[in-house]
Amino acid sequence: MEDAGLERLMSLRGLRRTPQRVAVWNALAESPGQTIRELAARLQGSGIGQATVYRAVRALEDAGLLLRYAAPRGELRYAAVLGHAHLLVCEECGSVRSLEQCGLAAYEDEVARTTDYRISGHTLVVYGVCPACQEAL
Amino acid sequence: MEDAGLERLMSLRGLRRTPQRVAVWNALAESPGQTIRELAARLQGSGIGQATVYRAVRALEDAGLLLRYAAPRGELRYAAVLGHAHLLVCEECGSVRSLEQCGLAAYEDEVARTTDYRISGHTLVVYGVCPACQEAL
DNA sequence: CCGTAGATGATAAGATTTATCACGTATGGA
DNA sequence: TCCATACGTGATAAATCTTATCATCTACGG
Repeated sequence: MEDAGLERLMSLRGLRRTPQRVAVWNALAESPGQTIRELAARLQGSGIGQATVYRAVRALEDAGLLLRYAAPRGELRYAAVLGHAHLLVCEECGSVRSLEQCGLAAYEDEVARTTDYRISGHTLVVYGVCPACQEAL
Repeated sequence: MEDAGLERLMSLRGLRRTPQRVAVWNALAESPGQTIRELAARLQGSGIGQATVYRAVRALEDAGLLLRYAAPRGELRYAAVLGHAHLLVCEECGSVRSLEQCGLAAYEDEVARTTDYRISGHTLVVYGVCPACQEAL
């Protein structure tokens, strides 16, 4: 697993590498696109308290190790990432995968030029229908 | 105001143009980047019930007339839009403006080609520091 | 191997969101 | 224009979700 990268990034950001935080990240790496309460329910079986899940998600997200996005039905969902990434969400089955490629540097430059903002980053979520769901339709 | 466009789009999507929904949209057009409870508090003075605010936001968003995005601190915030737009959020003062230009068609094509997803849309939020806050720093 | 700052678990407290239901009204057709 | 009705609203209760508290535990640097 890429735990090596995770561990390095956690210490880089000053986060203690606790079993609970690793479990939260792993759960979101295996099943991206969960809500916090789904995560909490799933991890309670491992003896992890729900308050800890909330805190771990907050900490990991602040460290840039989780991506949060606004899903349909007004939900906040999360996915594990190791660096900058975009999300590709299937509107039919709800599955999520991350896109490593990021072609937005030029766009950011253009925005910076036209708005005089100092750009620090962005979040992109692309919606569509995955191949499997296209077949099923 | 662009209520003409709003009214047209509401009927196009099968939404009744009630004063409450118009008030919600107008409040988010005047002050983009509010949470639902901020909206509800603000509109309660106009005699609009909080349940109605929740319902109106949901309806307007489903109709594509509001943009929802995941703000720092785990909050869901909203901004009024009339068509497709991106958001530019200032991380210092929290102000939000919309970007009309969208240079992501080529990127969507590339994602569609490499993933075999049928792409239907995207949400982009750009973070940075606005000119006023840059001065203040 | 120790000391300590920081993390966890359990539960209580607080806040947010939804459900319910009687009443009101926007909208299409006569 | 006026009516009928399907849809929306307001008030409040109920359900959910999130955070705070505090005693205990532990990851990590020395």
